[in-house]
Amino acid sequence: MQKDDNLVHASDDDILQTLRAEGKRITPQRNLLLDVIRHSDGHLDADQIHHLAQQKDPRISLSTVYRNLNLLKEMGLISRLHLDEEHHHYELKDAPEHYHLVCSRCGRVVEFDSSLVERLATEVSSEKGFAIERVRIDLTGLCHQCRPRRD
Amino acid sequence: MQKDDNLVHASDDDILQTLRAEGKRITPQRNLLLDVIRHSDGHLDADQIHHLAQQKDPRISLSTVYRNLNLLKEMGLISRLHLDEEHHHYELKDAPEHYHLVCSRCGRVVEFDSSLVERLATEVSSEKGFAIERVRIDLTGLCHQCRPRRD
DNA sequence: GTTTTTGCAAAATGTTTGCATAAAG
DNA sequence: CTTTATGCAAACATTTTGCAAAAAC
Repeated sequence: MQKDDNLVHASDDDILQTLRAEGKRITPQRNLLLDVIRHSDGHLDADQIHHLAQQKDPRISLSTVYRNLNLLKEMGLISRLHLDEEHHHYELKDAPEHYHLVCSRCGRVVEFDSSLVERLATEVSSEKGFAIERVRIDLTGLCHQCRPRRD
Repeated sequence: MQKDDNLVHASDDDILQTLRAEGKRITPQRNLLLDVIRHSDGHLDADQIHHLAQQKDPRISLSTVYRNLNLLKEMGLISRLHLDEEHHHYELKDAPEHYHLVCSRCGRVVEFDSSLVERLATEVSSEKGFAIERVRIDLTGLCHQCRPRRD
């Protein structure tokens, strides 16, 4: 029910605009990487992105992947996540506000949101005197299919 | 108002018990590391722990630090955190339920809790069919002192 | 043409491991 | 004595960087 097209991500065009505005160049590699990130289910790590990109351009290097992931992150267009593994995962930003629910058995990642989050941020903000900029919530548990069922 | 002694951490003795129970040995290095972790304000990374430990035992090695941090983590006595930096931070587990508020300017880490968290977990759990095991919440923002003040 | 970006190889981090020696039980 | 733990150095995994060549503008 929620297809890529419904998401409020910056469109590739928006992103290209932003790149241009900052004096950055539009290279085939950048286009390709944007394409890969956009058409993934999100939460890819650098190596996966590299592999997927290589299917279209076998010559693209891992450094180019990293450099561009960092660039996009600096520009605020993607975010870098730590989901309790050794490496990072990346996803397009400006997706609908959401947080992560990770299955500790199969690794499946589900996104969620709730109005309680905003209330929490407000509460903590006033209680601790912080001006909150970002909220990260990762819940870990067993998903429906991995839950032990008692027969 | 909240001193170390109030925290409901497993005591060092408890931990030593647990070690023994698993056939692990009580070495001076382990005692020292527990001491360092206990008397820190939490959230130390492996390198900081190593440095602090070296003040008492200059010969302790970084591998020993890592090996024991992993051991304590396996035994469920400490937890390993990613606070959006390249390395990990460690803290004693079974501390009062809490989450992290990190200042994006000075790096200060403040802990908080709120009843809203439990409500959130319950809500998401029933909505997505997950049996939630762990909740991680990291809020980032500007702390009181780093907030820009308009004069 | 000028400046940015790429690919490659090398370096830098953070963490883990093999092995001989030392220490715990 | 037997087994586990340590220190050291080497290996690993992930990410970053220097540099010359290639591509974007």
